[in-house]
Amino acid sequence: MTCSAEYTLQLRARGFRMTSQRLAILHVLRHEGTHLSPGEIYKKALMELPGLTEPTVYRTLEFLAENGLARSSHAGGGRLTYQIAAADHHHIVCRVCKTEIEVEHRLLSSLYHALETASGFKNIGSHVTFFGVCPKCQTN
Amino acid sequence: MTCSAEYTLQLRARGFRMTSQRLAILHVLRHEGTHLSPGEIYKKALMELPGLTEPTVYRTLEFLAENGLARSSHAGGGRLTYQIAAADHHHIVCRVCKTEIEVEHRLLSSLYHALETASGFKNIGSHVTFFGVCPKCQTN
DNA sequence: TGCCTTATTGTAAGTTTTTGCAATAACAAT
DNA sequence: ATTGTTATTGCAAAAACTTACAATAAGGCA
Ligand SMILES: [Mn+2]
Ligand SMILES: [Mn+2]
Ligand SMILES: [Zn+2]
Ligand SMILES: [Zn+2]
Repeated sequence: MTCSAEYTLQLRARGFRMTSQRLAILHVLRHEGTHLSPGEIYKKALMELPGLTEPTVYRTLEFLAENGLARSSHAGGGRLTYQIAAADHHHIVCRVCKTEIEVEHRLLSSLYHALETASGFKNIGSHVTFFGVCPKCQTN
Repeated sequence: MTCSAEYTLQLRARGFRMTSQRLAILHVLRHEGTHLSPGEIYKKALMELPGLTEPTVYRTLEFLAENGLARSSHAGGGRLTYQIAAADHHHIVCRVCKTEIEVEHRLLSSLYHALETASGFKNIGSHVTFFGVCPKCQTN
């Protein structure tokens, strides 16, 4: 089964519909892999699907994130970016030089458990961005 | 010494200037205590300082956050909110009902240590927003 | 006090993101 | 295949946020 058929079934199971707009955006996210801004996603998806509009891109990205097919992050500054949902991970961004690294969720999972125990919340999600000072900028 | 004089000295020490705009915004943040959007802050500060403009509010909030006098967060949805800098803390927001609780930084200090050891980054900052499902929504 | 440097602000315009609503199209049922 | 229901989209406008640059004013110094 193709991966787009997978996505379609996942949405149908929740009572949602697959559309050409959602497929085009998912295709862009899968193809790029990295975090992308809504504007970048719009430009790329527009080439696959002429007539696609910006409000649809914004709504679709939020929808995909809510339904676990995409992840959103505030990596850079205040602006949201999106990427396809894959292995659980987090980010650390250097406050000085803006370098960004990924951290596997596995490294923090026991501490997430502690957080869940202490707070009573369950199913606390990954893909958090932390800010710190990178090794290179510590020496300068 | 008044707290505004404290703020003034903190800025001067870094080569920055205290202005009526910064004082008005700091006063609003101190008075409210909670997270506020730039628009809310603008409306309140405008009453204290007629003539204040929105671009100044956005720039000032970013400036105050960079210099440790305010904290920014993405608590709600995609939008940034700000609050006065005080005790280190984090937030957990319920994905279902949007209820938000505060978590003392102390609870996460071992997570932060693990993160600093694993990544090599130092001085990783607090005030992170986690998303999960609150106790009440777990039962429903 | 009065001047000088330059950090900071206001203005005006641009860009990004959101919203309400009518038109469209997915897909379940016939 | 045709139809009906309604989730989803496009459109148009509004709201939120950013930018470039000239005007202003904070605060160091004579
Ligand atoms: Mn990521
Ligand atoms: Mn907070
Ligand atoms: Zn760095
Ligand atoms: Zn809840």
